[in-house]
Amino acid sequence: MAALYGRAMIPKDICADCAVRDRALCGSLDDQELLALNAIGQRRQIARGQTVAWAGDEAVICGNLLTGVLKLVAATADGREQTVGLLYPADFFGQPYAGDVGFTLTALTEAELCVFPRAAFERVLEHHQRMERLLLQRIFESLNEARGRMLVLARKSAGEKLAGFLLDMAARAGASGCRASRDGPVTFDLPLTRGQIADVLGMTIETVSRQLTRMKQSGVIGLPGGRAITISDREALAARAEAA
Amino acid sequence: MAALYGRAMIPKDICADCAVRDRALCGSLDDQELLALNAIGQRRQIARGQTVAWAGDEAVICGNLLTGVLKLVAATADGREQTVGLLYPADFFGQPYAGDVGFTLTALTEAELCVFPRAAFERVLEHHQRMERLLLQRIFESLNEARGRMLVLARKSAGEKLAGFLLDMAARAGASGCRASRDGPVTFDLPLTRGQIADVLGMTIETVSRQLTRMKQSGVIGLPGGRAITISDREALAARAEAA
DNA sequence: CATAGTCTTTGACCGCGGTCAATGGCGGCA
DNA sequence: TGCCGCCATTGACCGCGGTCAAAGACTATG
Repeated sequence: MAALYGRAMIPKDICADCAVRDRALCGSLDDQELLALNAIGQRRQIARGQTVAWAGDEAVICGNLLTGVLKLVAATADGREQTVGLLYPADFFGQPYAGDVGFTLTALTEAELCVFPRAAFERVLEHHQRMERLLLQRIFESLNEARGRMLVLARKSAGEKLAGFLLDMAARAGASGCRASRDGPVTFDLPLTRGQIADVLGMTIETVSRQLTRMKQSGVIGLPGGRAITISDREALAARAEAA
Repeated sequence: MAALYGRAMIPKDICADCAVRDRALCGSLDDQELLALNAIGQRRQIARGQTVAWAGDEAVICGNLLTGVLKLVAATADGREQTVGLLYPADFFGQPYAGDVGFTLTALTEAELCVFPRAAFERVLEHHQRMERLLLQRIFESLNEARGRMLVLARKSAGEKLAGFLLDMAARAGASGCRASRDGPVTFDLPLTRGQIADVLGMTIETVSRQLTRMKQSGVIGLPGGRAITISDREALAARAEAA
């Protein structure tokens, strides 16, 4: 296990002040059941760019993402990379009942995790069928999302991919901090660099940049600077996400 | 629900002569537990090209594939299609706890299904945690496979895609009917047309055909005619699956 | 404030693979 | 047996997006 962890903090009741208490898997547990999780869980602080688990290593942990954004990366033998998943707060990571880590898990931003030893977490699952069912539903959702993105990666043009991506990011940014989103211009910061966006969409950094410039010139979006994005014309952006 | 079904056959104990008895999810049940499934299961014969469930429809069934090959298809609003999964005998299909069908499920060959009403199957899952856990593990595997194919679709060249695909198909054909596979030439029939292969790999029918011709001219494979494929040089094929 | 490193933008070029089109092969069916 | 329809192959063309290269913007650091 080549992963590096930050220092662990184990307060008496780590769930009490959990940022995702009601949205994460654990939300299915009552206060008493949470104690069992408390006993095996640890919080970990992860720096931007740091890798939590490497593909191929033994799968020793799983857990919930509390804050920040993580990416799951697949790579070819000769180094080509594809981001196959993005994780946001309250998302579960890791694979119970698995031998090896399937995909490298890396922090795109500074992040905070709630980590469980995999074996211990499996034992908890066995005694909390409700949580296991919730996990099953989540994995089904992840599977549907992955399959949907197969369509995007294989069949959509660069412009369509990027338009769809920006709408996704806007929706996610809007979910927390909804600023009068009724069709007025919306501005938010992307948590990804151009290169990271390219990795997600199966493109190159140059194509991402060129497509953004084109959208800006069309007045569909604005680029105030830094990682900021302004969606000026949501309708037009949605049209571009579906246009042939 | 626009799906069409063949006539149902309900013998006294449909599991007794099940072709995938020990490999399917049900393999986790003992004989007594199987009776519960027997009560709600039906066999259905599906013709080549027939669709079992349409994306967007209410998810009313799930089950196991007994014989044949099915495909899961995602499509854009303007008709572009991508096959996001192939199902083989003993594979589970459908999504317990889901409202709608996520992806259109269609038969590539004549096929035989073991079908359960979704609601009834959920009730069985609730009383057989072992089976639910087995399902969880399968869905995790499907998720890993889907993510692996995201890498292929987004980052691999046409030649790499096709070489990898042929190796997959050879392994699957070899699994049942292993004909002295120790590096000698292997011949088998693809269950897919060129167009269907193109749908799976995110290419066009013409590119599939051209790449196959090129491999044939290089002596890596042979094309005896029809859907038959001969793998003459497995080493070379594996190299092409990874070459930049 | 100076500097170094990373991220971004933009241009020039080109090759892979998609599109359009025509021909060839094979099987099903009357 | 001959016809018809589907599938596969091959060629000509070209455009999207990748590659290579250089310059500009932003951020962190001493």
